[in-house]
Amino acid sequence: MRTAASKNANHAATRGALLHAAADVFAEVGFRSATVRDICRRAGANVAAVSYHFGDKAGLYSEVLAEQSRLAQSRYPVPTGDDEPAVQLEGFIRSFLQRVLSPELHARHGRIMAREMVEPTAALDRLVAEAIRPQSEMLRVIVSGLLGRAADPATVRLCGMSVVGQILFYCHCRPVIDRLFPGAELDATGLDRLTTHITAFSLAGIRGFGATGALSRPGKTPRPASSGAVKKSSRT
Amino acid sequence: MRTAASKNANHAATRGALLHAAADVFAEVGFRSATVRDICRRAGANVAAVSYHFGDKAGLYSEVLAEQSRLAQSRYPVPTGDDEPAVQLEGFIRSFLQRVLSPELHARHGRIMAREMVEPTAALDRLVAEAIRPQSEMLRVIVSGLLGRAADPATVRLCGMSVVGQILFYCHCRPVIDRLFPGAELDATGLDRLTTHITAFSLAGIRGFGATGALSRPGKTPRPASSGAVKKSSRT
DNA sequence: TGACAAATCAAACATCTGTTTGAAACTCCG
DNA sequence: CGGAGTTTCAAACAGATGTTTGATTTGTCA
Repeated sequence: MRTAASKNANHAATRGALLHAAADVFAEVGFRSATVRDICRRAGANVAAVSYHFGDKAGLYSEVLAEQSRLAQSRYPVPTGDDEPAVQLEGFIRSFLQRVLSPELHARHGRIMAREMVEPTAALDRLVAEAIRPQSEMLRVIVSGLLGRAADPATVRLCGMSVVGQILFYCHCRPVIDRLFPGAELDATGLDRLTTHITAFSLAGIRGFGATGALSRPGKTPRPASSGAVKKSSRT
Repeated sequence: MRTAASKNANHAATRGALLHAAADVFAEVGFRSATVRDICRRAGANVAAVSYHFGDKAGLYSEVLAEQSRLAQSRYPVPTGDDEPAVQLEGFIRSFLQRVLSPELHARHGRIMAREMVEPTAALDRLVAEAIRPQSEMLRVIVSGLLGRAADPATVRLCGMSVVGQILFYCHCRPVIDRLFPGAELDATGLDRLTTHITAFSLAGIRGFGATGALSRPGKTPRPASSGAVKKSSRT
């Protein structure tokens, strides 16, 4: 058991190669259609390597999911700060878009997440607990700041979903979008344009809910000053 | 070929049973994971029935996709009329939500479509041409009416995607939503609440773009305030 | 070096999959 | 009735897939 020092070099090497290859394959064809033979061939490893290192195919997938989530989170973290809610919202939207659509990550992280949401595996619970719920809470705080402290929690939740829905649409429906509007690439400037649009659309949409009683001009300061702006909205 | 009268009775019976069972199975586990044995067992047919009636598994899937699309379209058609754009938008959103989320259709139509978008098969091209593109065009006209004739086509497209993204989010990310906010059912009243929210959010979002440069003053666009679709005081 | 455990490997295993086949069953009409 | 055409069926086929196995290699340390 003295392997911690040097033996692990080889161990970690093929283990890493498997994780790397598996991320590609899972992203390309999904968990069910992916074959351990394909993964091992790409990793330059033997077919039995998956069983040896991860127990079984599901164990490998679970590790890939967790690693991709951490990787995306560290690559494009949500900026934190004391900015006004509108700026925070733009930061949230930008980092989210980059995580699921930036060319370097969309091939893996974005696709894998989209598949996992549509066709959940046993690994989804862990993903929600470790990655998705914290994000959801961040967004809740931001939207809450935009709507005012007294905002109805149900309205806050609905507005948050409206924001996330706009973002994920470009990730989940990419094949359809490409067919409907061919030629609309999503490179860096495309992502920037998307960020600008979704932010503006969402700010106007959210402020529309706060503007019932007291009106709020789509100007600069989204201060929750008129906190009494929310009233008889829907109860959940 | 005298079979048109009576022989087709049996023919159509098992063919229909296969389509019915296949829709369930494809919706539950997806095209790849679905097995013709499972489908045939549920349909009370022999394993060879799929090959005989549809050529192969892919042919059956293609038929299911087309039939579900027609069925959903006829069950919840987009209301047409000369209403003002805001009312048209609400009608579009309501029928769309019902098509993909209403309990009777979500188990089949909604799930199947979500899978097809994330993991396209050869049948997607036909689906886009026959069902999705017409919808996209309808939405384009509506959004165009809200933004004004002189609106930038790119802006119209982005706003349309923002609307559709909000809708499809509840269909594509259902497993995640159920885990994040358990207990939020999507029955008839839930769908109504969703329609109200997404309509209000989108109207505010779209109109925010009209106010950016020159005021949006299209000749035919009625006054926003008079739109009955915008009331957020609607009963929940 | 030489034993010892970790890691890799080729081969096999057991199961499941879509599809085919050739015969049997059924329906109809002359 | 009887035969022709259609539909169903049990069985088999061919290939792929996840996993296991038992031997073999590799790297380390006493």
